[in-house]
Amino acid sequence: MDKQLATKLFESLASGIRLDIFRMLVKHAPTGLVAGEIASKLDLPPTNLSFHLKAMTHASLVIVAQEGRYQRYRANLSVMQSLIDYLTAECCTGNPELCFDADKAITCCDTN
Amino acid sequence: MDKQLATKLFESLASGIRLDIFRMLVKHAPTGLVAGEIASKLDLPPTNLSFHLKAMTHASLVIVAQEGRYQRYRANLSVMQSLIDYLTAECCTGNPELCFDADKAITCCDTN
DNA sequence: TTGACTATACAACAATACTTGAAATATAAA
DNA sequence: TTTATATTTCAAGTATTGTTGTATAGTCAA
Repeated sequence: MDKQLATKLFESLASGIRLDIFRMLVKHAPTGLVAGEIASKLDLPPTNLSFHLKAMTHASLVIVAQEGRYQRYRANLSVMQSLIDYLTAECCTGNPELCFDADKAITCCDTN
Repeated sequence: MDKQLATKLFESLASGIRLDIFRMLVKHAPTGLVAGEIASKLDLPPTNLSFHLKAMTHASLVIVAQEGRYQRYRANLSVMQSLIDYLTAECCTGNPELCFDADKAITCCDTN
């Protein structure tokens, strides 16, 4: 997880709509949902949904697969896990006692 | 941690500059840094830094305290911990097997 | 092949965020 | 009290992001 990817992921999560989309996809993991299902559940115009899904896909926050004429979207849980790890590492730098388990090995880099 | 706060925090982290500021403050926890130190370390015009610090403060990502004519900024590690918990809970919904292993080693960041 | 359906691409516009210099505020030092 | 320092506020402009309707490209079903 480098800074550039982290920034892109935070951008992806920094919108109420996109956060709703992601949470809905997590809730429906590992099946995912097709675009139309998301649009109707969130009551969004399809072009607007498509705009947000494109951004999320480009950030690798979600994964898309074609199914006939449908596009099925799934939450990318592993990249989310990496983001949590990144955030934990950042949060813990120099302050391990404030973070998760004290016995967890944390060896962080210098952040420049 | 409600959705609104989470969104605000993600917004705060969704900029290279603000992420740099936050990581620098984490690195200097619990002492923190005064605004001028941050500005010179990141080579930012003071007005621009002030803009970002204000946003981060408003999102409760950082905490500010006056010290004479200086403003000392500190990372709000507890809200960051709450955000990590929120993200973990969201990520894990229905998929606990994909999330934290108790004995997982944390692999740390690349610079940038 | 035709017609219906799903979703995206494009274009125009609206809204929001970012950057900067000048001015203001507040504290400290001389 | 006067001057210097630290930081923020304000105003203006630039840049980016978000929203919407229309048009387009695929896919399916008859």
